[in-house]
Amino acid sequence: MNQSKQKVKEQFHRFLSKKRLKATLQRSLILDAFLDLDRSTHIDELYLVLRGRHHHIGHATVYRALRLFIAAGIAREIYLGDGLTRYQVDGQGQRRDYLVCNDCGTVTEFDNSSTERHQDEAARTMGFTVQSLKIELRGLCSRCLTQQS
Amino acid sequence: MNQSKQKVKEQFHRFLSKKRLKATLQRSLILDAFLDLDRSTHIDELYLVLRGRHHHIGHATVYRALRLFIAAGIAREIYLGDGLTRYQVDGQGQRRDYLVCNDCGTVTEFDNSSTERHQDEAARTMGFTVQSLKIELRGLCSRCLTQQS
DNA sequence: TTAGGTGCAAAGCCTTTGCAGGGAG
DNA sequence: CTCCCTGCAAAGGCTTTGCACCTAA
Repeated sequence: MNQSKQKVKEQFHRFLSKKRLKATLQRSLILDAFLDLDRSTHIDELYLVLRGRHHHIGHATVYRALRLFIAAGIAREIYLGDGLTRYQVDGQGQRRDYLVCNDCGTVTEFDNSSTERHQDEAARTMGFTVQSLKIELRGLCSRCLTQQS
Repeated sequence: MNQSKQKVKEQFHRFLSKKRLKATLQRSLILDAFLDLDRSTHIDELYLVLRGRHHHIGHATVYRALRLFIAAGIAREIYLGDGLTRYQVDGQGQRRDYLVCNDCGTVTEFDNSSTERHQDEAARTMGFTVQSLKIELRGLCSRCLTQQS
C-alpha cells in the first residue's frame, strides 16, 4: 500500500520535472490526502480532509492540483450525475469498469479487459477510433443488498 | 418511427392521468421536440429547437418537463462530464452504449447487448446487483478523423 | 532572479426555486 | 372552481478565472 503510494509520488515528481512545474507543499499535501483516501472522492471531501489535518489550502488550489494529477496520469475523473466531479486514483491496473452503488454511493472497480476489447471492435466497425473506454454499472452492492434498506 | 412516437405519447398521457397531472401545450411541444431529435440531447439544444419552431417556452419549463419524462420512464439522463445533463429516449431499444467524439463532441449511440450481458455477469460474480449499465467510449468519430484537425 | 503557484473573491455555468398570473379538469 | 403549470428572475451549487503576492528552482 505505502509502497504503491510512494511510486505514485515519484511518478508525480517525474511529471513535474519533465514539465518544468514546481513541487510545492500544497501539491504534496493534496496528493497525500488523495492517495490516503484510496477510493473515489470529490473536491469537497478532499478539502475537508486537508482542513482536518490543519492545512488551510484554498479551494481553487485543490481543483488545480487535481487537474494536474489527471494530466500526470495519476487521477481520473468520474461523473455520476450528482452534480459534482469525482476523482479516483488511476493505477496501472487499467481499471475502467465501475460499479456504482445507488444506495451508498461507493464506487468499486474491476477489470474486464475481454469485454473491453469486444466493445472496442464494435466501435471500430462504425468508423470510430477509440481512445478511452468507461463502463459504468449501477445497482446495489452486496452490503446494501443484505441491509435491505 | 412515427408509430413508436405515437406510443410514447400515449404512454406519457397515461402517466399524466394516473398522477393527476395536466396535459399542457408546452409539455406536448417539448415531448415532440425531444422525440423528433431521436438521439441524446441537452436542455439547451431542445430549447433552441423549440424557439426555431416559434414556441417561446421558458427554460425552467423545459427542465421540469424533462424531469417529468424521466419519472414517466420516457427519458433517461446521461452524464458525460461536460457540465451538462443529456437526455435520451428510454425506448425498448435499450441503447446504453455511447461513442463520444473528443473533437466535435457528438454522441453516437449503438446497441451491443451481448457485451452488456457479459458485463452484467461479471458484476454478479462480485455480489453486485446490476440495475443499469452504461458504456462510454471516447475517441474520434470518422468525420473528425478524416479532417485530421 | 524568474517563471510558476497560491489564495481570495468574483465571475461563469448549468440547474432549481419562488412567486404571481394563467389554464386544464 | 381548484389545483396544477408556466415564465421570469433570482438564487444555488460546483468549478474556473483574475490578480496581487509568494516561492521553488
